[in-house]
Amino acid sequence: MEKEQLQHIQVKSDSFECSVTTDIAVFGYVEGSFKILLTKRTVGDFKNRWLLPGGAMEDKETLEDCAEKVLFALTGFKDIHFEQVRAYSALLRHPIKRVITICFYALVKPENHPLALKGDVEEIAWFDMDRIPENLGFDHGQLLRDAHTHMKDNLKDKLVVGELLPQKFTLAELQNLYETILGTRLDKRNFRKRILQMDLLENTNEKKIGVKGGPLLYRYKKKR
Amino acid sequence: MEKEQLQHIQVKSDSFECSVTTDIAVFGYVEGSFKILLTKRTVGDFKNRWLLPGGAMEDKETLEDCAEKVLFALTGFKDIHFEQVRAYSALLRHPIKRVITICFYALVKPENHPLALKGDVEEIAWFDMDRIPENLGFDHGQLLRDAHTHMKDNLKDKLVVGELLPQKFTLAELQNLYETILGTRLDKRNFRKRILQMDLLENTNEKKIGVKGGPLLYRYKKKR
DNA sequence: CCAAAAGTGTTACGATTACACCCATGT
DNA sequence: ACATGGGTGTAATCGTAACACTTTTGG
Repeated sequence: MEKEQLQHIQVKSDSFECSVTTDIAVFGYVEGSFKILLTKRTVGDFKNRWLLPGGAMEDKETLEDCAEKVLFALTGFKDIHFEQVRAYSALLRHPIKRVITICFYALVKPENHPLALKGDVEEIAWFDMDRIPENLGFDHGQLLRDAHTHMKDNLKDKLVVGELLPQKFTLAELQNLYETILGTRLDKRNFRKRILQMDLLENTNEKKIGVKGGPLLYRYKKKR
Repeated sequence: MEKEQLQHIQVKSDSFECSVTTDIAVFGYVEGSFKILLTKRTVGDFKNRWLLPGGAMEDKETLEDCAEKVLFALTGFKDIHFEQVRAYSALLRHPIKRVITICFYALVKPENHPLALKGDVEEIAWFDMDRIPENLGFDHGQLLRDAHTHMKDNLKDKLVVGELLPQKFTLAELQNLYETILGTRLDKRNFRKRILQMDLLENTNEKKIGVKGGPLLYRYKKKR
């Protein structure tokens, strides 16, 4: 008689409850090289493997809140822009218990965030994107690959650069960032045309001092 | 002293556990019109609102398993192709308890799947995509919009058409499907060029009978 | 005043769009 | 036989990519 539990079980209270975590691919952009933040921790099955930073979602927080919390704990930085990548739920992705994770990515400037060992973190370090350690713990190798392609796509057609640049920046700085992240060389004139056509930046009419040529500074337009 | 619970709480067992559901935007393609499957159920806060079909994830199943299970329960169809859209975790998205949901979409042919009322489903029906009821329950209006744009993107550059076509189909049938889903009219010659260039289809050298002109049948190439 | 970086326009190319007729088959 | 839908190529257009010199500023 109680065979009717197939739809809309959302409302039932006897349903299975599951640990939920977020894992974050924190990409770092350092003048010409592109990095990923990894940690090793002191406990658990993947003690000796590098991992994406991650943490459990708690009672009164959204996944985004959780990602923020984790990232703040590690880097001390707030108000970072996150993008959701996707959810992972393979049964054995965690060796001990059932855990699903939602992967996010963020873009930061490492120089702004001295790393500190906190909590059960034993080591934390930036790795060059083309020298990523093999065999990340859990399924984090997969998460990282997915986050990376997702991030590149977003960059190309949505100009999502997170907090990688100061509020006012030159087009050359922006182009540099693109080239580093995409790993390609771009034509200066075509790049400027393309970016300015998107109509997302505005000229501040200020010049950046201390650099030859006196480049103009741009900023993001206020959103309407 | 126990302040160090910020990272890698995945391994802790005292962490918060959360109800997890999947909701599925099941899009239906019926010769020239494009539909979405919605249900009303007999219980709960959103008794009188239309909802995407959804259900709770259980102990020994992945999110994908769960989506399959739910869809099977509703339509009796198996081996449908799913695509993940994203996760939703707003604190008050469910009025009674904390529930996060992962949204998927699927593409089916309604004609293959007579609808039946099962479980706590009171009504189930296909709605024309341009006559969607207002005020879906929970945040399902949002999920549906997101799933729809996601699905159109996938269609355009990945040729993801799920199980909407028979194994062997004519290019006209495929074009028809595109036009219905994207809501635009396409040029026959350009369409054929574009599709065949993708190099995902192969000619079976059979002709479809019963239709004038004797169109060739195509099928998906074996994946390499 | 010299070196370094900023800034700017035009042409060439490839990709996409528009467009019309003949052929095969079912009735 | 005729009506319906299948199948095919070319020219025009648009967006993207290639390319080099002058101007500004710091040292």
